[in-house]
Amino acid sequence: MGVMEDGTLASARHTDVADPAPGGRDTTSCEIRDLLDRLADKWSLLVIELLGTGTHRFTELHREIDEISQRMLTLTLRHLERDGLVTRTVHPVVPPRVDYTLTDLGRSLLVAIEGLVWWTRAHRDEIAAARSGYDARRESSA
Amino acid sequence: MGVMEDGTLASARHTDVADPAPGGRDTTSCEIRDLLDRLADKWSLLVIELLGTGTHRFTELHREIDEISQRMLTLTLRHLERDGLVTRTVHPVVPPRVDYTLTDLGRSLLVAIEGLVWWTRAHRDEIAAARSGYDARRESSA
DNA sequence: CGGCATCCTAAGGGATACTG
DNA sequence: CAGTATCCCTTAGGATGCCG
Repeated sequence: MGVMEDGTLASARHTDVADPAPGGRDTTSCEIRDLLDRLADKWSLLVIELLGTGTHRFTELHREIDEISQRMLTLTLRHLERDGLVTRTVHPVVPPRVDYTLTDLGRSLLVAIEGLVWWTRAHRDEIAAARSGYDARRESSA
Repeated sequence: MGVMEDGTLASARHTDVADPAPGGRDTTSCEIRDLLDRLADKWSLLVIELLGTGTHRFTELHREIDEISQRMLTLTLRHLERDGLVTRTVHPVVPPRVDYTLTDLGRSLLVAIEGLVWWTRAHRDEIAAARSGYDARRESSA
């Protein structure tokens, strides 16, 4: 979100001046919205996680994710670059070589993300169980 | 994303048996995908965060988010319920009263999420700066 | 190699109306 | 009150082709 199809970048489409009722809770909502708008797309976290390993060039990332389309990889990287999470370095050689690295900011985010990854890993089974339980209950009342 | 329009629930549409090259990294990718598929939609995190405060009934949640449509709130709650993150309690009274609460699993997730919220809060300014910097650079080369 | 630009579809999600 | 059902539009994002 933020990167437009035409290549321009939306600065602030959904009014940043929201929060008509300034209460602690509303502020948090706003922060979460920001967060989601930044990372809740299909690929950002994946790319960040990969770059956590170190510098990668475009094609490497593309190979390592490979379900991603070239277009979306580009878009995602631009997005992350804009937010100051990754650095894009173009080497003036032929054939061109472009490296992507996490910035300090990006690395700090990675730490927070790892928490969630850890959680997922730890509770994967519980979730699977909850799901099949739910589905079973639904099916029986069909 | 899991919840279909017709009310049924997709059990496993994007093949869960992926990971053709079993390496530590691919597994992580898979976990992140799971994670994203679960809460990277527009509202889940927001609802979880709200329920972190305690039990809420449907209308309360609707009022507190209020940009959300009734439809999406329902869908989101069903989704979270299915994953075992929230409990839905129907009180047999008229007018009906339905309470939503975080399960233990949900609360444990909340902790992980808070880490991200904290990160967002802490780095909000840096991101804003990075953005305007990026946009400015773009504009100057127009 | 590392991209844009274009086209096009499928999914997400809002608005509205109806119901127990 | 707490939903469901329907309609419809907007967006994400895949496929493909061209370019420095």
